[in-house]
Amino acid sequence: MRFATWNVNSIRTRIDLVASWLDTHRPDVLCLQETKCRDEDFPVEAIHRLGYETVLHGHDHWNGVAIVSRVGVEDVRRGFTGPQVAPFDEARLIAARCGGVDVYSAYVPNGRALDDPHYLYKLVWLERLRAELMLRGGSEDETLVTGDFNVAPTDEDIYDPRRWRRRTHASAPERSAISALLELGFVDLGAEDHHFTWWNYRTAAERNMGLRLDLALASTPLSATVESCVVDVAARRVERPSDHAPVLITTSSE
DNA sequence: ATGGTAGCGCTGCTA
Repeated sequence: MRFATWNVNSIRTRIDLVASWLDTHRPDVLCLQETKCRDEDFPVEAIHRLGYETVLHGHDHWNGVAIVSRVGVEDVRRGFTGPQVAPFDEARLIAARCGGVDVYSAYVPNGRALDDPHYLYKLVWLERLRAELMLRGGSEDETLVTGDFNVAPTDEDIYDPRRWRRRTHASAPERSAISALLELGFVDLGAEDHHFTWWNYRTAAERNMGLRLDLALASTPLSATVESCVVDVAARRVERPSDHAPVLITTSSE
């Protein structure tokens, strides 16, 4: 099977790009983040025409996540289990069973700055994700947790670590939160290659000033079947690209 | 230390 994750930075702006990318690569499942639209405004037709189903979790024009699948979508969960209390009711998490694999599409809060309340929100959000995965017992199942984690797990995941020392995405507590997810029994599939997945629009992306923020965490049983995990940088060599590149995961299972 | 771009929806917020 093939899975993908992509922060598209507005699905309405990027729908033609996403549809042609789906048509070219034909993954079984594509997880989307930052769709930035209400569910009724999501351009599902172009995706359905290609033989995919969509399950959406959007709210206004912020955040927004989705799962696109051609191997079925069952047991759909939107947000965290339990009461939807602000700000944890933001549209940042959707999960579903696709072709026998439990798939999560996550958009972790940015954090903004180390002294911003949003940074604490980010840490607590990651802890809630850990609780969600732990209570679900997903690590013993075939589970894939993908998305934009807004954390560069190591200094090797940053073009210039010194520059990011006092910023979010690279702080020790954020990295600990990612480690805590892995300790549940997940493997960070991009951890060996450290290929970047995000480039700031405001700086020279052509000089590869990027970060690895989009992760694919595979449960131990699923990770045993993984053949490759690659970043498709070609998807950014278009007019008006997303600031993120899609990540493609291939497993040996049918 | 700062500024640079993009998207949304309407003027500033978020990233």
